[in-house]
Amino acid sequence: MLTEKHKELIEKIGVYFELAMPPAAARILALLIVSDQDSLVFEDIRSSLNLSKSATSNGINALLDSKRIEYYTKMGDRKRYFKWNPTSTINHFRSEIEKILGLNTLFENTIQLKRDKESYNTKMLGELSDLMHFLYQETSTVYEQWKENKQQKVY
Amino acid sequence: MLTEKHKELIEKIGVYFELAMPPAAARILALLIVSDQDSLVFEDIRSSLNLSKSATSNGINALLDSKRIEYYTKMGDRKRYFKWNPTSTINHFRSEIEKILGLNTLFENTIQLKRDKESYNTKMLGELSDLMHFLYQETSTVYEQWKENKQQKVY
DNA sequence: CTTTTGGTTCTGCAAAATTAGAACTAAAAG
DNA sequence: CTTTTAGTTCTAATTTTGCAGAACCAAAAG
Repeated sequence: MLTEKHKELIEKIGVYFELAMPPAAARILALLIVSDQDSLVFEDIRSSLNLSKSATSNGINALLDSKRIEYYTKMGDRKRYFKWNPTSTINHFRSEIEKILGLNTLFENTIQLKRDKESYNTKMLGELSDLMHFLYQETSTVYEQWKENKQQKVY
Repeated sequence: MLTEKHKELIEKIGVYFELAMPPAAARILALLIVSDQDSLVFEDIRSSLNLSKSATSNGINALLDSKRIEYYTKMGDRKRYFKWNPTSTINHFRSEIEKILGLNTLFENTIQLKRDKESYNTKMLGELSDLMHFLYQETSTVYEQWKENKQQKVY
């Protein structure tokens, strides 16, 4: 059962996730993060969020595909127990940054195509591309740095 | 006039921008980035992209509002000369990272609400929140670091 | 072999987003 | 003062999304 506070948080977190996925999937993910139970089955999710079976099924499968949730099973029980995959959220940040590199390639192609290599726009494209590479370098090691940092604090 | 290569790049870059804005606006921004002319007027944009006047007007104004493009004028000429604002793209990255902080606040609220503070999910939420703060710290200075780095290279 | 459980898949609909087209407007030109 | 230019705004059509409901299916239970 969800308290009002839980529901409120699910909606607010859901709104964030809606930037990258449909509303129903966003709510499902938020529910699995906020819930006090460590895992929920199909029907728990459906009834908690008042969704149809199809919306629940499609939402769950999209989240499974993108690895943002996972499930385990119990012997002699056909149900799947869904849970949030916190590691995927970390990886998600990384893949967001990888997207930047894709755009960067297109920017570099654009520079190639520019007639006037000395124009303000062309130069700025070059600088941006440079900055984006720098950002990528810096952030690609953030996770490792953070893990080290943490170890130092603990021990 | 746009060559086939230009058109291809506009479409590809447009697809990236479509993640965050409507198709017409995305194409307009891509056009202003790719174009060999340093600025374009309303009618240039409209005809290059085969857009209606309303789509052109709405797209341009949305981009102006979000500061992703700007315009200048010429004396005795009522037309506006639109150009890409490269700095806004840099700021855009920064505001993306700021969004993370908003989500983080909600994650911290979630931890408060958790019945079992020692559960895997609760602990992972704490770690994620910690990591996101760390990421924010690191990236908030990336631009300054990069500028310094660049200066060292040049002089 | 019939029923129940735990889903998936297939329409179809409703809402939201996006665009085109036409009417409109304000400033400048003729 | 009529026309042209450089757009804006309104309305309506079109497309895209997302969801519900119902039909469907396979495995297990009765």
